[in-house]
Amino acid sequence: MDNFSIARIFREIADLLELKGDNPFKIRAYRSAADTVADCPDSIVSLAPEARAALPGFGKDLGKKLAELVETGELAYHRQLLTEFPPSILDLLKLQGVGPKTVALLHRELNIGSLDDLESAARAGRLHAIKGMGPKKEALILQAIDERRQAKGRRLTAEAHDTAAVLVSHLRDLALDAEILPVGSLRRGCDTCGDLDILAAGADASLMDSFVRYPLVERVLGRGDTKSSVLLRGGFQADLRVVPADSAGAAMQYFTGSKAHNIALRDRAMQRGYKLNEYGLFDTATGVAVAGATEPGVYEALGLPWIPPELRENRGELAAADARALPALVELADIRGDLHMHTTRTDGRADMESMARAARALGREYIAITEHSQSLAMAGGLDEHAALEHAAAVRALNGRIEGLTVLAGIECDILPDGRLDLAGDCLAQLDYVVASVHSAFNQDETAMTDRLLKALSCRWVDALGHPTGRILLRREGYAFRLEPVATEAARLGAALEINCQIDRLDLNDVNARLARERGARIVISTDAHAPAALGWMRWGVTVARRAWLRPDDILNTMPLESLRRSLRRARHQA
DNA sequence: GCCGTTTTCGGCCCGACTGTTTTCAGTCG
Repeated sequence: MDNFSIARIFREIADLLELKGDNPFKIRAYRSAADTVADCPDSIVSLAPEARAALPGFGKDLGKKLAELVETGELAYHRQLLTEFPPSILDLLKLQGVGPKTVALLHRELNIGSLDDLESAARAGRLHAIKGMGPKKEALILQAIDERRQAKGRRLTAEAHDTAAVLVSHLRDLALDAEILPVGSLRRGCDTCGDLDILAAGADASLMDSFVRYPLVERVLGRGDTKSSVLLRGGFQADLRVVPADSAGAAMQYFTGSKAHNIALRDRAMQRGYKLNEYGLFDTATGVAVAGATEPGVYEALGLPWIPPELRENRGELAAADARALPALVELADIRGDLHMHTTRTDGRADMESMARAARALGREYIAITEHSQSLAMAGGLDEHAALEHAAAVRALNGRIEGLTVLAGIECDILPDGRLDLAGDCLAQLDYVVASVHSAFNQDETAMTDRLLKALSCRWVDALGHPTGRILLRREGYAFRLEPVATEAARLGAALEINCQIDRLDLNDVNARLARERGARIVISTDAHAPAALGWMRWGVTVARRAWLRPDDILNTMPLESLRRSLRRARHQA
């Protein structure tokens, strides 16, 4: 049973308990358990029982339930709750403006148990017969069903970033003295965003009018003096919060989240006799503001250094900050090279020289051109002969672009049995080899783990490309155990990639952190197929920061000569 | 249901907006 399925069951229990109106803190315990499982980089099933029992947020009861799930693949408590409601009722909770109380009411009064039930009842005008429901609510529910049906939801962060940038710049033009910035999951650098949170500190209330009249607004979900929500064209929700200028720091902290980080921080405030909200940090006894104008000021008043937004997930950052042990995170400016990209020789859209010049313009000191290998026929992958020709062509480019060294590389397929797609004596003649899985994704966990371990055992492999194979919002990664793969990569001196393609970001934050903890080096690579995509390096760096990585953890922060020595050394060790 | 340098019991984050209310419950973040 995979972590995702275990987490889903805990989430469903939380939803069902909410419908029953159960204790909110019990519900929170199940939600937090689900998050812990989903974020756990190791397969829960493979953990020793003691390690499972030590997971944060798992006490006696949840520990027993987790053990039952691991041992039997089922949970009696979950099954029993599902007898009280039809499973399809959980879909109703995802509707905008519909929460557990409403769903429970609809089920009790009208026996509504699915989206279809709800829609026909609303269309027949049966909803506003219930006490507490009026015609407006009925209309809103119909609208929410309609929007839900159009499958709208999370966006890639890189896309959300672009949407936010235009909106923020529009608002800044209208409120020149205000501090306006995106907060929420976008500021934390999560890989996808459910909505856009924008903060305006010190802005006039009239900014709200401009916000709800923004040309790309499709529907206004709510409008107040300090908070408004709109649905942008295309179905993406944006929220604007306005606070006084002297609350700017507290509001930035509050609205950046994450929720778990904020709850933990607030707990710390409470223990010290303070109350923390979006307007400031206040002495509980006197009500006097202690901090709030700046974000570092809020953390400082709580006895902490400022914590970078990427770390605010309640994954140990508060303890590390308290111990003055936060890592000095890698920055985009630390990146010297880009070791994974394609050109028109295979499936890229620009030639070698265009890619090289674009990389140089971004400040890169070295790049590797890593074309596909033969088994990726669709992309025009190279066989041994073509790979050597490619290497010669790449090296001929050196000296033509001031300040840039071009390495001859290959992205070599890992065949289903773990062998590499090109012969060893060919790979040996290239400067850099990234090995990737592009086929047979459906192998079971053991087979895929063995496959990756076998690929690593080839002494010419310098890195594993997009190690989990996930595509954001489209497919989960293939099943395999990262822990032994990372441990073996560390032993052999091979790197694991953070692939910067905006719908991959693979490894993700949790996995990259685990890989580093197991001693593996990380390489951040764009896998660019066009010059513009070389700029996606920033998204990979964001993932690395969320993984707590420092410049020394990253292969391509090294100067070229150190990199060469490091690769060579890695090969001699193998 | 979890958790403990106040605690093995009694806490557990907090405020804004909407609709149907005549003082507030539900939802959201």
